[in-house]
Amino acid sequence: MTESQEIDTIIKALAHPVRRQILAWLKEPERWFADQAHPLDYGVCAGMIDRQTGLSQSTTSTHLATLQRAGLVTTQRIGQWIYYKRNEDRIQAFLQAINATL
Amino acid sequence: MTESQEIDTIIKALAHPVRRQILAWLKEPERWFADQAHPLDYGVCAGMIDRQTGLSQSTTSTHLATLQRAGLVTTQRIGQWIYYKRNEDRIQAFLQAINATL
DNA sequence: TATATATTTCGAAAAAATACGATATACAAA
DNA sequence: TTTGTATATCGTATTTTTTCGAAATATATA
Repeated sequence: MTESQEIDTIIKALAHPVRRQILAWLKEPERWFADQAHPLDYGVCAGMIDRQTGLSQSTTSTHLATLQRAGLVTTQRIGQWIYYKRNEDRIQAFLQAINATL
Repeated sequence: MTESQEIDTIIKALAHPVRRQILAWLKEPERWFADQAHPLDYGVCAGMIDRQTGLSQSTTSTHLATLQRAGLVTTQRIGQWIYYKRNEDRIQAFLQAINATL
């Protein structure tokens, strides 16, 4: 994927309020997901995010997949759970790119 | 419109390659629209942009309207022409906002 | 092994965005 | 006033995105 295609994928991923909201929540997991039964160091598990969005489980999963395809989040499976984290490096790289090109 | 709605409108406007391309062209009007019959200080007139995109006149006009609604470009009518310019202040403000929130 | 939980993937419906040609509007010039 | 040029808007078809419930997959536990 060329850089301009990557930017396209990222901007499209950001072009939905729910996905931006998820990224914002993941900036402060302890604030938004304090009741998670597992350590927040792992990330936030998909089910917690479902409940926060209020959308159906499958819809939220689709949004998470979009964020992941764009590289904006990383995942880690532990047992039956899949933990999501922001990919700060990638987010910073995107911000640099858009600052430079826009 | 709240700030977060404005960001939403702007990101959606940026979420199409043709619209980002138009903004890029407008950064260097003398390079991309050197053959415009009118002074480039006015901006670039819609017809020149049509020709550059290769899309139909009406489709390009719709893209320009989207950019304008987002505040990313300003327009100025002179006679029968409508000239488009980047709105640098607004673009910078958006970059600041997204750097701070993303 | 059977059952339960967490998550993704599938199939389909609904909503939003894109694109086009045709028409309308605005202005200029004959 | 008529004609021509530039641009926006309308009506509509197509494509893409969003959303959901149901089914599939993966793991854990009884």
